[in-house]
Amino acid sequence: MKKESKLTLTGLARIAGVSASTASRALKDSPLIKQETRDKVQALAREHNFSVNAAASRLRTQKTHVIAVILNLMDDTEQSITDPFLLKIVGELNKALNARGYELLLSNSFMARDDWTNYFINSQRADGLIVVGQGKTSVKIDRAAAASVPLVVWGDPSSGTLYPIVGGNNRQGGFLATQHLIEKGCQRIMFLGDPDHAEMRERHTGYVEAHKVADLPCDEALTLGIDITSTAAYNSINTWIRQHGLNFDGIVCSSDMLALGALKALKERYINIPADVSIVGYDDIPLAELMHPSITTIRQDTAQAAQLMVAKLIDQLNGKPATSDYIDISLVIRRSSRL
Amino acid sequence: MKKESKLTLTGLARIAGVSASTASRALKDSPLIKQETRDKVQALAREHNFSVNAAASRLRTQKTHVIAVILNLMDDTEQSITDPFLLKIVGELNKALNARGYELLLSNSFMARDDWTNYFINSQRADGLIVVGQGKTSVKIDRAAAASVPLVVWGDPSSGTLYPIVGGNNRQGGFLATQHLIEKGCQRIMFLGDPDHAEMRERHTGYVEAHKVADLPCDEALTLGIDITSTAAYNSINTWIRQHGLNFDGIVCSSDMLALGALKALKERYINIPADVSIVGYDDIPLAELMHPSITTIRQDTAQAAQLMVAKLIDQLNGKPATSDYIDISLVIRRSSRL
DNA sequence: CGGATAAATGCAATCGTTTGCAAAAAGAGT
DNA sequence: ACTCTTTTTGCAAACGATTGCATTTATCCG
Repeated sequence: MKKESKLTLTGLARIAGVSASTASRALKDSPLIKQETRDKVQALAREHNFSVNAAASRLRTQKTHVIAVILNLMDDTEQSITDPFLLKIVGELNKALNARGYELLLSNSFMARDDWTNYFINSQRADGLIVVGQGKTSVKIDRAAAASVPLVVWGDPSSGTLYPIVGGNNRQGGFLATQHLIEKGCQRIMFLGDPDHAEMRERHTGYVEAHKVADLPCDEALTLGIDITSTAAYNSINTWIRQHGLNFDGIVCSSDMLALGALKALKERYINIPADVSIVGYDDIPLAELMHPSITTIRQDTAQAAQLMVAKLIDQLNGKPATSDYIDISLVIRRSSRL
Repeated sequence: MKKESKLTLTGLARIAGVSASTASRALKDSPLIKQETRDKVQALAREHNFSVNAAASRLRTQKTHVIAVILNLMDDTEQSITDPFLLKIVGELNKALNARGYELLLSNSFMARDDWTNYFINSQRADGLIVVGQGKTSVKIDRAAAASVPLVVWGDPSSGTLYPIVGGNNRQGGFLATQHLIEKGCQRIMFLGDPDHAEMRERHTGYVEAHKVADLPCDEALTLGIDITSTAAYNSINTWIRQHGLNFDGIVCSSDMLALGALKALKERYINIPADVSIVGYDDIPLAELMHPSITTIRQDTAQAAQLMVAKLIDQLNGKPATSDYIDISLVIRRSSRL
């Protein structure tokens, strides 16, 4: 049994007794080829473990069937790689892409420093981009969009942009979360989040609106602009209480990770949740349910999100335009806001 | 400003006034080319946003500079995609790969159903594989290794295999965790984990050994073979207590996720941790510290792991053999085991 | 200054598939 | 049997970068 150098399409064609072109067409079930021939070639391909050379195919067809997924985080910190929610989205994207015959090239925007168009598209590394997170600045995304790169972003769909954004209705989410706390009787509700992020900003707007609707004064000071990490939340709650005492009775967190940090800070001080302070998170990561108490949160349907993003991207690859869209969100009430 | 179809190497060469071959060499700083020419070509490349066509380059060089990372989970459930630890590893792998000029193709073993060699290597989609998780059966890995595919696995290095495995010393980890609890005075220590997984099995062996060393009887019944999900842990603790009452005073969990589930079950029953029951987890995911009480755990250095795996893989790509290796682990003592 | 060596560049083949178009084979109709 | 279609197949030219080898240009030295 000698080492067969590597089976190429031409080789397969030879052992099938047909030409390379016929073999190529047979493999993709082209109606140009007689059924019998197709079967024969495909059988031989399976038998000899043949599979098309992707590099050659891509070169010839000018399509890669690869989508680059970019985790668009703070450029410096790698905060988000620890956020289960974003990772969940990546996982779902992988599934959704594979289901449609695409592969996922994972990128953390280190290789492709700033010129995504160049690095991914011009170089024919990928056919399109999915950017997870709008980031604080959208300049990179804008540049890519300006170069008319097929592109979809996870973020806040209400931002008016050149490119389609998929995300929950963050304003509504913030509203629901806050309204829920108000209905539970909270009077002074804190907001934790980073106003530099479009999504968080919208959630905050919803938070303010809920106060307005309920005719409840909304103390500006209770809005804490912090990084979206659990440690930031933990620290800022601690600092706040040290400085002002416990002068709030509810917290709207713009992510579950923040809720976890806040929860820890409160529990360490033996503040009862939800009796003294009620908490609402955002995202519904698996941990939310596992905490003690379990955390009330705004669920975002990540599977739906991924499918939608992929669909919109493929539309663009086919020349159809795509628009921003909302995915479903819902309030999941758990122990952290219910006695 | 007319739409320039797409800048190719030949095009760049033309505007630089050199031949394609010279341009090619100039771009990769070949000493064959005069410094002056190199500079000129590189400058023009930057200026015109040129980047080499990866498909063509791969076809010609027979190298992709892509590594496929396969999350090797239970084929049916998608349990692991929710495990922060594995995702952390993927994130670190991405960094480590990029740092060495490789890209990461993420795969959940849906596309490449069973024939990895074929799908990734023969098709020239990737140069090598990194498999995260040994899974319950190693048949797929074995097959790939048998086909001498460059390959590294995250798992238990003590398994004698054809391919290099990187991982912590799980037996030692299990030992340390158990020893710690014994030193704290625990008498009846439960073990939570899935014996079908090589890693977990080793941890369990360490757990047994620690008992032996301390001359403490080790009740077989206290070993609960369960799926490594937090819900499984939660449920099995609940069931156990319902059936046997609280007849244990410590738990060694073979992952932090299990610890979270166990913790929740215990707290719901107002069992004091660590006074009544001490808990040790495994992995040191970020949440471990955030819990209340924070969770004592065995830390595995994921960054080191990723670098090691990548290094071993690249060695193989260069024809050098690579062997299994341990990464550092350490016991991180937190509240869940300390009064 | 001429010939020899060294440095710099260019030629042309190659990687493996795909696809428009031409050619061959098979069927149809008279 | 002999055109005329229709099916099937094969030819050959791309796709764009890389690289061994040949060729040109510059440098050196007696």
